[in-house]
Amino acid sequence: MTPKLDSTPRKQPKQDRSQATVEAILMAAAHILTELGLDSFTTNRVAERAGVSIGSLYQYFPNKKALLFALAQQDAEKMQQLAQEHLTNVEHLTIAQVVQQIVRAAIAAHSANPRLHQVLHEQISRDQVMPAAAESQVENLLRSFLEQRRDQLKPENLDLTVFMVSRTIESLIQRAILDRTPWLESGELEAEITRLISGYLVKS
Amino acid sequence: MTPKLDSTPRKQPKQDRSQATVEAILMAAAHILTELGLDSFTTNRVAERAGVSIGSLYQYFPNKKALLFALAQQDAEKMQQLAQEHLTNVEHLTIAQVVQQIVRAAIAAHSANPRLHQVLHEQISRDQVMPAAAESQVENLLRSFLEQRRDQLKPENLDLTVFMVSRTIESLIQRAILDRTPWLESGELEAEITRLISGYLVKS
DNA sequence: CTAAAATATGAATGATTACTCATATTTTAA
DNA sequence: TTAAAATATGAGTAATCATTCATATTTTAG
Repeated sequence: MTPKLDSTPRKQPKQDRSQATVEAILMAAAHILTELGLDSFTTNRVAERAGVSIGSLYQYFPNKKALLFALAQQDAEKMQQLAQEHLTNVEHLTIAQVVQQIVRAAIAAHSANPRLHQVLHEQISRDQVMPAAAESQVENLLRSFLEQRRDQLKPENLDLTVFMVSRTIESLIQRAILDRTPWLESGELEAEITRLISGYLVKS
Repeated sequence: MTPKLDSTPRKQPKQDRSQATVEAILMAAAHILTELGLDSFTTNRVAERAGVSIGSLYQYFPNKKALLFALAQQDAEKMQQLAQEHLTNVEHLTIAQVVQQIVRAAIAAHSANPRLHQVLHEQISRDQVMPAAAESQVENLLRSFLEQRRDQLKPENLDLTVFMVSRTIESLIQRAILDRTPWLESGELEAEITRLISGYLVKS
């Protein structure tokens, strides 16, 4: 008897019609979150933007939180996928080169929809119910890479290292994007983060 | 005719009595924000906790945002003060030693009331009206230190360097505190951040 | 002592919003 | 063809909350 979470989908859409409804709702939700912000994110507004009655929304999402949950899942999947792509066939590269790959991938991932990503992130840290899966998945990729190169690494504590690296990259990029710094476009940021992390990781 | 901000205090408390009221309100506000979170942060609840009528609250704060504004100002002052204390009489130290001082100060600053600090931080990035003064003040201290040691530094772009250093330290500490990692207590975090930043800054 | 100024009160207002439910329409499958 | 299942509708409900205002109490100053 697994107690179902509040945010469990209310019912599975079976027909094409309802599938389209769910997609429209999710798109509208993302749009309102990014364009109008969390304060304007009301279930009625989402339904309206989706061109769907408020009742229909509640057919598939038992409450507002479930909507955010669903968006977070989508976001996590995209992140995970991007990380995968950039972290395969990497055996022949130096650590510094791989770090550059990672930084580049992270910039790409965050550039896609930074505001949505940020809002979801804040909700995750507020709500225990949300999937921190997004990070932990990506962090697992990082961890396995670091394990493979363990002999070339300066830090001893692998968990701490994963924390330092992932958190540093994530926050620098996130902030740079939201602040619209020029260092993103110019490539300076990528270079500096790469140097910061490489110097920290590699045995001198 | 400077258009007054919404968050301008409604009236200045002149008597001791009203001074006490304002302080009680601010204390209650901080308490509710940290203990119950932003969702439970209602003006009526703050007034109740302060032992004051809702009307009195609105005598001194024209709206809810003004309350957050006032808290943010208090917080900024404390941060600024702590940074000052830890960054004086530093001329005879190496860069690595100073970085350690900074990291230690930052840990102390954030440990004081991490949740309050985080909530205010999030509001600042959401609202344009809020004082980003907190960071910029501390960043100025950092900038002037880096300027003094410019010849020993590897990075060329000072603004970018300030961004990298302040943002990295801030986010690593914030996250470590909120995640309750054991690396804080053990001192490992302080050592690792210091190494990360020092390696990045100092000419090899 | 007294009137004006400062301060405090809290019920009431109006607006917002998450969510429900009774009913209507559409699709499926037999 | 038809009944059941799936899907859609949106006015309505109840709760919450920021803010106001008319009134009451306290303090100050002359």
